[in-house]
Amino acid sequence: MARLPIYHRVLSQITERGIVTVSSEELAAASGVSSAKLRKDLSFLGSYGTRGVGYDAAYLLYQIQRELGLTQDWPVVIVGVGNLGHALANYGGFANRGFRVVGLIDADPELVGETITVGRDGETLKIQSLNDLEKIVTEVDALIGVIATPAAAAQDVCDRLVDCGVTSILNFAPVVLTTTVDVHVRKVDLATELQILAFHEQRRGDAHEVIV
Amino acid sequence: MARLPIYHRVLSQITERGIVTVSSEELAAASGVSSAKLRKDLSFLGSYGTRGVGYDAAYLLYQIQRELGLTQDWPVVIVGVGNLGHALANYGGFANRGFRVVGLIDADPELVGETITVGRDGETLKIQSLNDLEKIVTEVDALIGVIATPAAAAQDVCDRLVDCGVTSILNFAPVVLTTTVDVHVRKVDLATELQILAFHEQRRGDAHEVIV
DNA sequence: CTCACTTTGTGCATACGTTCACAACTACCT
DNA sequence: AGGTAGTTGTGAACGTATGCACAAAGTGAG
Repeated sequence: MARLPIYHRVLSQITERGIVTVSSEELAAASGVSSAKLRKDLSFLGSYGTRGVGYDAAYLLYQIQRELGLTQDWPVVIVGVGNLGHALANYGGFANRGFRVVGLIDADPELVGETITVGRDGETLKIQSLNDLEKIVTEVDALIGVIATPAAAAQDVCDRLVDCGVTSILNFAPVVLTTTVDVHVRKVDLATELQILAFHEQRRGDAHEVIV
Repeated sequence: MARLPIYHRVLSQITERGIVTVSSEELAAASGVSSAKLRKDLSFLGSYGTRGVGYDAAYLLYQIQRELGLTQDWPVVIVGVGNLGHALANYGGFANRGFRVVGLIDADPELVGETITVGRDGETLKIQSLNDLEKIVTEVDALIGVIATPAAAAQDVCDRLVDCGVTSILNFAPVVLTTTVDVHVRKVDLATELQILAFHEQRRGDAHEVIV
């Protein structure tokens, strides 16, 4: 389920606050879902709650971590270190969730060689050339690739990543990538998200006009 | 429907290439959906196709634009001009889809006053202080707000935006925002997206182990 | 005009996700 | 022990989205 990561984050915050037991009602409220939905989601993992009491927060958190594969480390390669790639590399939320940025790749010779601090604890990484993509990916044995390039370059980068054994791709470029079915592609399009908001905003406006 | 923006982008590219008629099969392939799904989606807007021929690309594009509210200009305010906010402000995909970034707000006094180029055609905008949020938002009459602040500040910013009349919010901070029901909140969590990929990646690994 | 071919629009069946409601179980008080 | 309050896990009902298959409608050739 796509909601597990949300529960995971909420549970992390809860356990940090020292809370040991949590009910489905509380967890659901903090996650922005209904309690029935949450219970059904969790029952999918197994019966980790106690009736009449609730869930042991720490135990549940561990189970979700295990299910999400957060108990292991996922090396991630980011291709395209423009504004967005920069933001991703610098994003602190990755490290404590099992992701490690191990490669920054860009086509611009001006950028190659530049040192970027990745994560929050001052680790650094040098931007490497697009020409060496194959060498880098196979070397660090990355299975997950992030594409933050311009639209025109995305498909080519995708193909090359897949050739090197990458099986999961997070795509920020505004194109539909085509790959073999066994590669998992997830797309995040910032303009699309805004358009969906504008869509609802407009319908809201229409409704008002009808009333007036 | 949440797929309309995808069709919109694909159609834009198609019309730019000078193609005048397009079949549901072709459009569906380029959008990454099945043709039946696409036809059902489009029939929701009305009957804009011709049987035996296909769809008039330009006309269909216009209809989708109208439905999405892209025929008008949406002023957008971005709060939090860190790495991500920077990337968003600089993102070229907004302007030609009806969005105009009209306000950049940050709490850091070091950043306030800095000039940022927003969009691709060299337009610039000065970062303004978080203290003036209310003044800025009401002045530009923004209905859409983007939150790219640290998690701790997000809820406060959200409340203040809503107080100023913002009714749609795109949230990049890793928190579940609580607002009144009439405010439309959309969340994009970069780490969540990666976790979903890792989840599938892990299940893939499990399956292999079972086979082996 | 007729026939063969193409492509949309849609009724129907199916699958999926969500919500409801309640039995099963625990804890605690008397 | 017995009763009451609280909470999970889940079967059943519901609504929505998806996929299938075909009638309806257009095109063009002979």
